[in-house]
Amino acid sequence: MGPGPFAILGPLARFVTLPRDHLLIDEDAPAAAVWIVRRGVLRVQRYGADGRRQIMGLFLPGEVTEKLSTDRAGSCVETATAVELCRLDRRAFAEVLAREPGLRRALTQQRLARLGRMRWMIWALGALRPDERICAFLALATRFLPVQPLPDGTLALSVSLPRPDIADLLGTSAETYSRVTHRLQDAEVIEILDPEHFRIRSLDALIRKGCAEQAFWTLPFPDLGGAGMAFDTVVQPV
Amino acid sequence: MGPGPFAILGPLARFVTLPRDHLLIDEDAPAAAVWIVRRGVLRVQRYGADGRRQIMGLFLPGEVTEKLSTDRAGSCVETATAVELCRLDRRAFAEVLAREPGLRRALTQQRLARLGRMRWMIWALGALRPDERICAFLALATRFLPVQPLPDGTLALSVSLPRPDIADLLGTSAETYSRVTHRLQDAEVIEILDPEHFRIRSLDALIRKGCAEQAFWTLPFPDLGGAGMAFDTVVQPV
DNA sequence: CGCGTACTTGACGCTAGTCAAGAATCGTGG
DNA sequence: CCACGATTCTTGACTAGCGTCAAGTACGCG
Repeated sequence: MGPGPFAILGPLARFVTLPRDHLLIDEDAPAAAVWIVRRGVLRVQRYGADGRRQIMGLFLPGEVTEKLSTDRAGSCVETATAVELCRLDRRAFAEVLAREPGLRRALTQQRLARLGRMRWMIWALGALRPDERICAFLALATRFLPVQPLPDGTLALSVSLPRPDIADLLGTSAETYSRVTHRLQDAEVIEILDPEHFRIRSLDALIRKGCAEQAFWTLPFPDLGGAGMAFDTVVQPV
Repeated sequence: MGPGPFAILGPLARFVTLPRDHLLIDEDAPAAAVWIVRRGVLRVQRYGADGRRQIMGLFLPGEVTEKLSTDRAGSCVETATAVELCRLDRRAFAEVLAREPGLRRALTQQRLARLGRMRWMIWALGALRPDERICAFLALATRFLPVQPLPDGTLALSVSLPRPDIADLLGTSAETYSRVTHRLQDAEVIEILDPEHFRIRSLDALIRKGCAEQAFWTLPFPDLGGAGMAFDTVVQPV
């Protein structure tokens, strides 16, 4: 994250690392703690009436977990990747919040950002087909997941979310995600370095296919303070 | 409509009857007139980027045409059935509106109702499959289209909208609508008296299949003041 | 009585989900 | 250091749903 508005929480914070698929905030518990994401991704999920899991949104690095009032009951927050978090007592957080107008402002900003993304998801779910949603997701991912410019000018994108999570986020299946990415590779739009890493050969094509012109430029995402950090071990040797 | 809040407009009103598929309010003209629906149905439509028509909502008997600010540009209002309307000069309407708080209240009520229905449509379009949407539509239609109780206790429903309009409203095709209604007849949920008239044998089954429990009871529709009037010529002889 | 319109029905193809069987990768223990 | 198992991703086969096209059928109107 670098020194952002949350740096002031330093003395109060307790740092934690957790593996993925770890339950953070339960369905209906009022959540005794507040978590700040430093690294990795959290997912907000619930199970639909048909037993199918829906991922309703993500918490990205720099963001603070919060139950929005728009989240219907029955949703919980889990880690979607290995994460590095910062735990704050709910009460302590509320106190700092009351003292620091800058923090309150930043938090409001975040809420707005999450609502914006949620609105886009709802639209995309209704208006786009699965393959288009996947294209849009990859395009937008360059704005909120770690990227690294490659020597040839193209972009390396690190999608560390597991397949089933991406599928449930986009309302499709892991198989379809796999098929579509490989089809995109055949069309020379992307290149699959390994299951989690793609070289984006034509961001434009992704944006076009995903009808994401608008969204790409206007959707609010947290700053990628430590952009590229996920590449330390993986893409460097390329 | 019977004597509702709009009766006071009597002296200003000019009554008109129009055939169906008649353009009432053009895409971007500021609309010099306001129309009150007395009988029949108007449709708000626009053409999507792919050339496919979408019907975004209906104006039902008792309602006043208005461009909601949420209607994106490019939408127009046409008659979906033969209609009986009441035309009012925009200016005259505005003046009466300013004088009559009751009218303003009624209008606000209507806007709320239309927004509610639109929200439901958006949800249904995203969450339900075509056949489920058709079931929900038939169930809800008993709340806003002419119905008549039959001697045996079941309900006769008059759906005077043409097939393509229903299809474009529900985001499906006329063929699918036809197939689904006939399938419902085989399942003894409804009985098709003629293409526009159905006997509802199990409203419950329709509501269940359309996941419309909630919507059926809470969605706001205008009062069916003249319920049954469309049956004068058709169902009476049964 | 014939024509036009609206609805129905059948045939066909595409999309995408599900199931199941491979392939690749990683971590663990011998 | 290698082998084994567990996990994750990929791939193929199959199927349901639904849209489209086209050919029928019914009905009303001149």
